[in-house]
Amino acid sequence: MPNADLPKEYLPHDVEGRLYESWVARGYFTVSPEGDRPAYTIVIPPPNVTGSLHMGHAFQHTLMDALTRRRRMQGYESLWLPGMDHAGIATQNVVEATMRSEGVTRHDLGRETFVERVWEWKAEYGGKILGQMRRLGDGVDWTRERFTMDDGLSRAVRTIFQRLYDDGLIYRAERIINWCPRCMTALSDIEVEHKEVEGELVSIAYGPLTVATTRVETMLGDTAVAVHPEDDRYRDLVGTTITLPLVGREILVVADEHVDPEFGTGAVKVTPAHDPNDFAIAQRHDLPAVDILNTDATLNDAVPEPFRGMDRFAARKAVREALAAEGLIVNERRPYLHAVGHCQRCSTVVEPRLSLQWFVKVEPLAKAAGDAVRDGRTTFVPKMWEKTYFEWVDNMHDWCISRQLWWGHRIPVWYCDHGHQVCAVETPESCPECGMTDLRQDEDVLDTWFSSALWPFSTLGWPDETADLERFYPTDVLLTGYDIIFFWVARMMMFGLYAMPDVPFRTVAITGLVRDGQGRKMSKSKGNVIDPLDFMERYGADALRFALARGANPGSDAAISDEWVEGARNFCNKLWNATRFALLSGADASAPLPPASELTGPDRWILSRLQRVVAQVDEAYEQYEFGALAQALYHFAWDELCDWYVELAKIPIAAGGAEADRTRAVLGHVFDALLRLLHPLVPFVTDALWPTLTGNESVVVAPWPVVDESRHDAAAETEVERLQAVVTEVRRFRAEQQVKPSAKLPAVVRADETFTAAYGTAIASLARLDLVAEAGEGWSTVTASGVEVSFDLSGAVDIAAERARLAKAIAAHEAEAKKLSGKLGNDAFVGKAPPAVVDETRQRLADAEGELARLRALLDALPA
RNA sequence: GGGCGCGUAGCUCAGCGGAACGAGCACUCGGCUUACACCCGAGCGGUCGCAGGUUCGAUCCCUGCCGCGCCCACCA
Repeated sequence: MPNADLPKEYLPHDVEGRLYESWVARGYFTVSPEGDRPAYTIVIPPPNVTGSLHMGHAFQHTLMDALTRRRRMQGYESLWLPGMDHAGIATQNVVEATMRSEGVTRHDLGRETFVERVWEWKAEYGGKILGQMRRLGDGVDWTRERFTMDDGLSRAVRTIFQRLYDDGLIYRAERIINWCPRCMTALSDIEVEHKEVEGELVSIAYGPLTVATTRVETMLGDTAVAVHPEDDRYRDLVGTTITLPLVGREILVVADEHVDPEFGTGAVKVTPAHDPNDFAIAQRHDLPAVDILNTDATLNDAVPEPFRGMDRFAARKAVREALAAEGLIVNERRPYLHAVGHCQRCSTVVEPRLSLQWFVKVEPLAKAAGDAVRDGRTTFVPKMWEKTYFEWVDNMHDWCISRQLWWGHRIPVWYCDHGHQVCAVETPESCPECGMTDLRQDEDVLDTWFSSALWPFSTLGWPDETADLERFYPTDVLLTGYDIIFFWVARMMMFGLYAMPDVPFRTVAITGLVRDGQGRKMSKSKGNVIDPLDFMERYGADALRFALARGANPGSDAAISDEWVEGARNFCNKLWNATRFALLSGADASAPLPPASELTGPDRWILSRLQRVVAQVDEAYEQYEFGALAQALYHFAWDELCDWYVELAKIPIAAGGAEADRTRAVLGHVFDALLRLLHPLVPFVTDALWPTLTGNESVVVAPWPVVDESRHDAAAETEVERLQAVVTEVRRFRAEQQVKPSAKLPAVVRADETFTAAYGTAIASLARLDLVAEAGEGWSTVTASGVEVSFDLSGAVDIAAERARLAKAIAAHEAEAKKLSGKLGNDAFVGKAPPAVVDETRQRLADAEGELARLRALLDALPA
């Protein structure tokens, strides 16, 4: 017999840690490539080593955990693979910052020592989030934990690099790239955030021409002025030179299609080393490029005194003043709102800068990545996000992958003194071209996202042909935020399709952001960031998980607040106590479920409802409608099971006998199923209860409920709905008449005989009535769904209140009837609407009229 | 400059061509009913942003406004 000795309150802290460790110890989350169960795979979006659990993680982890737990229960070999990302710039910045407080820079240490320091740092502080994941209950396979800088994953990085290199899809070139003068590295386009900034558009006289710019200092690097070839105003000037102010350099006037003659003066200054368009113009016209910046964005020796060595912003001012002094500023101060690029990691204004970097030639890869979604090999949920994905994949520029950092995967290319370069997976002994042994490896490391792009297969052992890879690739779902579609999703698609025979994942489930209770984005500056650990501390992990799941609508943002988590906590407690009641009542989950013919209406009703919920939940899981499935379960558990069935079940159980046993079996069955259905969302409470209820080891490995069609019972559902309607009606009447809730009123229930026989007692019990043989003189009557209940208020009725109640009800029904008859009087409606809709409308009108007649009679019968 | 999304009860959000079934929270009233006061019962609360159009019928489709939010962007 189950042990029913449970505390009155669910105490999360007493069970969570213990349960989690037991799950891991029993190996529930550890998968095997052997066996013939179907595989289900999700790889975790690897959090940064520097990171700690925030609400977004808690949110996504809850959903991924629910998905994998459900599949596990369904009999899949369900793998949720955990791991972390080395997060190049982010981590290097963090470690450098800690060193700065000791007054040490990375250059003081040298490359090798610095990298060692980062590893040490990682060992000590990194991966805090992994411990927090245990707290949340994440059912990940810890035996398969990965890190992007692991030996295996690093080899995967070098391997794909080499393949791309050999295929001509990776190249090294001088291009305009985004340079962060603080991080002192190149950045890819998407690592640059554009922000609207108030600048000044300065117009400068260049001899006979006027040009404009917001970055005045760049004029020091100008090597031409461009005009449109068809522009008659300047036709004569093309091919001539003008003298660059302040610098004295003679610069050419060129004609180029890129120039819009309608815009501004129609003349553009050309700074090939600091503007991508200008660089393109320079290439077309074979113009020189003059780089005017040092790596820290001070001006270099290519510029004349006094600007040499100045910071770019100081120079901006100084150059403007110098030009003004020569009377070359054409316009008055003109404020100009424009988008300026900032470093995603440190918010420093980035500079476009000509630089020798490594690039991925993106076009063929992006094409394949787009096609895989276009032809449905991978689908997005919700579909809407595919547009965003296409927009990017179809308009992508080559990807700058080299970073002037020390923390990361070093570019697997070596150079010899003869100018040869060799790309290899393992460090080469000598130059294959000249045999020289003194090779130098490229100094740069790869963009962090380069290794992340391999994650779905590098974590499974690629480039080796491992059993895991065979079994678990392609992964089933990638669940991630929309903020990361470009950085990660698209690139995994590109590399996955390049390196593997199939897409990296079949479904991309896009989640929204987690916002605060007012729907505001959480941010440190607003001070509204809520720590998930704080919620877990106060309400338990399940409460947080359930609250998050309940707010999760595909692709849209979710709000979280104390109220939500508190509500979810209450739900967990409700579950606890309801199960406790079931146990106290002797619910028997192992007893065979009696055939429907032996069961009472309420028993058949709850079993029928259960089938519907199972179906609803399954459907919602397929659509990633977590909010809907959480809601369905909440409603079933609380509003149907607890508020009605449990109350109804008390009657036969109190009576005892064979019927009591049958009800106990139903009670056991329903709670067993409910706990299993809820387990993926709230793993702790359910596993704290389920073994006690069923005598089995753990709900983690319990089978997922399946719909039993034979338990659908429309008749029982209709009957119980009638019961609910009439009970509610009586309760409402009692409340309006201010009858004491504890008072048991003598009453008579009238309906068709089978219904009264089956439900009379139950109605009386739930509505607190005392059934008597016959109604007395002057008793009040309420009706709902064709069930009449008359009861004796012994003169306690407030006639005025009753009159008001009836008048109100009559008015409501009159309005309803009028509306419906108007609709039915409309030939167009009757003629064109589907017959079922018309019939339904007729029926509603008939009902309303019947009820109206009854109410009027009651009103007339009232004493004056 | 392009693209996307949102505006439904006091709040956060469901619903998206046939009665606004709306949900949670909040609020009001009444209750220690032997699982639970982290509870039970009853109730209040919405011209579904505005204006047109399509339709027998629109919160739901179309158009245009207004107000928010997000993403992308090499027009000086």
